[in-house]
Amino acid sequence: MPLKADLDAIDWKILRELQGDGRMTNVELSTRVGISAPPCLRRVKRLEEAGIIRGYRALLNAPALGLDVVAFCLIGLHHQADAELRTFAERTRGWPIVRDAWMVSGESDFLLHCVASDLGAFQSFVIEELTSTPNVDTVRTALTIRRVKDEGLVSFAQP
Amino acid sequence: MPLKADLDAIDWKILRELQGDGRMTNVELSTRVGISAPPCLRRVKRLEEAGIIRGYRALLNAPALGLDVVAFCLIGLHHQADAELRTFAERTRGWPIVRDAWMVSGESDFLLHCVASDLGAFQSFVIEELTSTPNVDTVRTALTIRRVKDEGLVSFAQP
DNA sequence: GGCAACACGCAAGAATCTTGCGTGATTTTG
DNA sequence: CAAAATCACGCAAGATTCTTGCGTGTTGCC
Repeated sequence: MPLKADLDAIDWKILRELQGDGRMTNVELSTRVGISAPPCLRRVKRLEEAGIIRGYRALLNAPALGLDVVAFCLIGLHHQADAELRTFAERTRGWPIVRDAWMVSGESDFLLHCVASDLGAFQSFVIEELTSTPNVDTVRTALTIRRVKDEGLVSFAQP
Repeated sequence: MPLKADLDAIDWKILRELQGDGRMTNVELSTRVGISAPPCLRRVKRLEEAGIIRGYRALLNAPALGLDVVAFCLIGLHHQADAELRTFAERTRGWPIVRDAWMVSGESDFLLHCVASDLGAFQSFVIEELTSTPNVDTVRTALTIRRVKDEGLVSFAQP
């Protein structure tokens, strides 16, 4: 199971390319990184098995699917004991509107990335679900106007 | 160019499956959605050409790559005229630490999703880059403790 | 009732994936 | 220092998948 230290320049190129286009064929990938197809495929599989590549995902166009509202919610809880943090985290998994959620430190305890069909749906989620959840203290929302940058998760100033 | 209204149940299944595993072979996908491979591939291509599938991306394991800090920054500007918003948006694209950025409404003007190798790198980004950028008024940061939910962008209570 | 439009499934050729194997380079070991 | 071991590469071939063209059945609309 290779770690960061075991990755060479070709591995980094593979990661960069697959982050840019996760459905690229292996032959295309192999020519881009400068080796032949078989060792390239072996490297990709090793990266997958090591958990460095966590998976692949299609990126969907939310507005085209009738999902016009993307928003972030910052949640502060009254009590931050471990059990209560876990309880709230579990609850986020049951809300389909919440796509990603993070436990954070700072002024808030959780940050929720939400997608809804329209403003009404988002507002009723905030009022009927979020603020009425036990132990929820503060809810601050930030409606997104537009996405300004959209790279992958990981940057590559690395070797 | 099909819109939401033109999608049937099979299209929604395709989107769900590819959001779960963007590198699935077309024959696997076709059996999962219950049609044969050729029409399935035609549907996927139509979804891509319509812009409903925006692309595919490998998901990487940031900690395994030596990127231990994931954080969000909420930025408030002094002046929010269109030109100034564009200027700041452009600037986010030049910062490798910033992976996604959104223009938002609410208490802040921008929300930045950042990934850094360690706390020091993130702190010097905040101090030397962010707060010293002209027109930046407030910077609130939220360091992530752990990811609590990680679905794709789009939910599927849809048909 | 007939016609056009559409999507499906089959089939075949092209491309890709996948595995085994031999070679050469680097590292480890005696 | 030399021999052996390890490793990753590239080639080649069989299996799988992709991709296209075509015929058929269904649906909707004259």
